[in-house]
Amino acid sequence: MTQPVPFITDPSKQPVSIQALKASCSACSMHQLCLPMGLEDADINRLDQIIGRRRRLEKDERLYQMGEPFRNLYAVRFGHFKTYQVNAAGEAQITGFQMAGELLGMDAISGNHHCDAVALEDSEVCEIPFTRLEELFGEVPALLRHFHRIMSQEITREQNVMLLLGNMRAEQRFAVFLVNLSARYAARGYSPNSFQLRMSREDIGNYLGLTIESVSRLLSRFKKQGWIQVDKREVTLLDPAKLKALAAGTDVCSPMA
Amino acid sequence: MTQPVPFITDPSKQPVSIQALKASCSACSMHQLCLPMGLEDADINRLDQIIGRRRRLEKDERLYQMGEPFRNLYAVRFGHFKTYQVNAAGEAQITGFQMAGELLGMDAISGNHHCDAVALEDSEVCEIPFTRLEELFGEVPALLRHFHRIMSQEITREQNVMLLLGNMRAEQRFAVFLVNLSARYAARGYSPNSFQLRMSREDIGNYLGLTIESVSRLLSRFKKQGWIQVDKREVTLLDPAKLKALAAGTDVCSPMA
DNA sequence: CGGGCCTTTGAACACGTTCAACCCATGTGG
DNA sequence: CCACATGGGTTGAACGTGTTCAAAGGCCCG
Repeated sequence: MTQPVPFITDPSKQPVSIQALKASCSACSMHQLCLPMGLEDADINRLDQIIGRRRRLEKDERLYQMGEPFRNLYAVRFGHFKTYQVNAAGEAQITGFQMAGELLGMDAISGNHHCDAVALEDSEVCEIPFTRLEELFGEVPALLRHFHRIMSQEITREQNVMLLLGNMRAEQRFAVFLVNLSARYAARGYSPNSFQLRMSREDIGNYLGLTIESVSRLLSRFKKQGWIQVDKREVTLLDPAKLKALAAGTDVCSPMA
Repeated sequence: MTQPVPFITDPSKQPVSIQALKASCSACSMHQLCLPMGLEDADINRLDQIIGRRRRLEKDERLYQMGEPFRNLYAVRFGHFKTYQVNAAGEAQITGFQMAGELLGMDAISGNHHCDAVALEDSEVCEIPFTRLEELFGEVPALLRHFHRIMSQEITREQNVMLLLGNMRAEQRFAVFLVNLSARYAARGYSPNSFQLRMSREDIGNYLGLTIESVSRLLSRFKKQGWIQVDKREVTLLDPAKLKALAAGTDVCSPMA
């Protein structure tokens, strides 16, 4: 199983000190994917100065909650999160799963949080005080530009989920889900074809607009077709090309039967 | 019928000149909702300096297209737009309907456009060159802060659509749709209970993840229940409270029958 | 070994779709 | 002026995908 590599301080540049207890972007394995992406070393250091404490969360612990005032963005260091929205009637919708290097809390900049974020496993985040980040925007234009790209990409990601929920049949939704996870693990240097589902069947179903039973049936059927291998939460993609074709909708979508 | 009021130049402050041919935020009836919201007069003027030409589009004309390089954001002056995404298989999903004072193109900041924007009727937008806007961010922090709020709200809006598409039955989706339009027209000074649907039944259905037939049946049923009045695209909400309850999910959702 | 939770599987059901016909307003050409 | 075509919308009936309800299986942890 591929666990995200733990944070390692580089002792040559970061002698044991107060600073070492905080996050260090330059030493973080995710800095090529995360907020500091593309920044010069000097600017990364300035970003390091404002990063708040790291915060550990255990499985099922909540990072923030709907209605809470907005103070920080969070960058996932390791572990996985889910974010979900709840409406007046108590119906919940998972709006995304976040992994290392991804940013949490962008929906809250308007004032307070509009969804909950919960750790799917023992995880760690970097706290990024937003007012200090705003100050830094004025001094490091590259950072601001990249921040805008990240928010923009989040908008696009959500539009893709809308496409999934509005237009795709169960089989295609599930293929999209698997292919998307695969690509994100690949971008982090993990195997694209073998990974662990960090979320429960219920979470998957909720995210995809399906019931837990449907998810279970889809897993069984994909397995029977020889497209994947499943053992509990461990998944192996046996026919990634087929799955990509299903996800793209270029391959026909057979009924659930 | 309530048509958005056309733009009126204040001749005392804006003598006929080159400047008058461009958009003027301070004179625009939407400036309390749009990008300049909350800015001081002096800062609004600075924003005015960078706004590009106004651009008129007729019904069904396209403002931008997937894949095009990103140059401008667009603020709707009057009229209505739809944005939609198309995937590899040609399936389309309308991701939103935009009206006066709303911003278009935020999904494109990452590099190029990820969806198409099309006018639903004769409309006009202000072109906002993004590189110039970025320059202004450094000088007008309030503008930057408000821009972040707008992007954040867009993320939240989309999360609400995900909730709608993932968890709600047809009746509730449709109630949410009507109540949402109602609120947005109210915020613009129009009647909250009587307005014209600027989009076709097909567009509504696509947006809500339903077929055109289902939309038609929902309209008929809501009419029969006495909740609304419908004549072609003209809609009147007769029982807004009931519709809000349906939308919130606090009221039960009867089957389509 | 027992209890609880998550998952799987089966069977009946229902919501919304699909297919089809029809309506109605508008526009066009003979 | 009427005949006809066109596109958007409505309505009906049959169908099917995914849900709901129910029961059983498997795993973890006490």
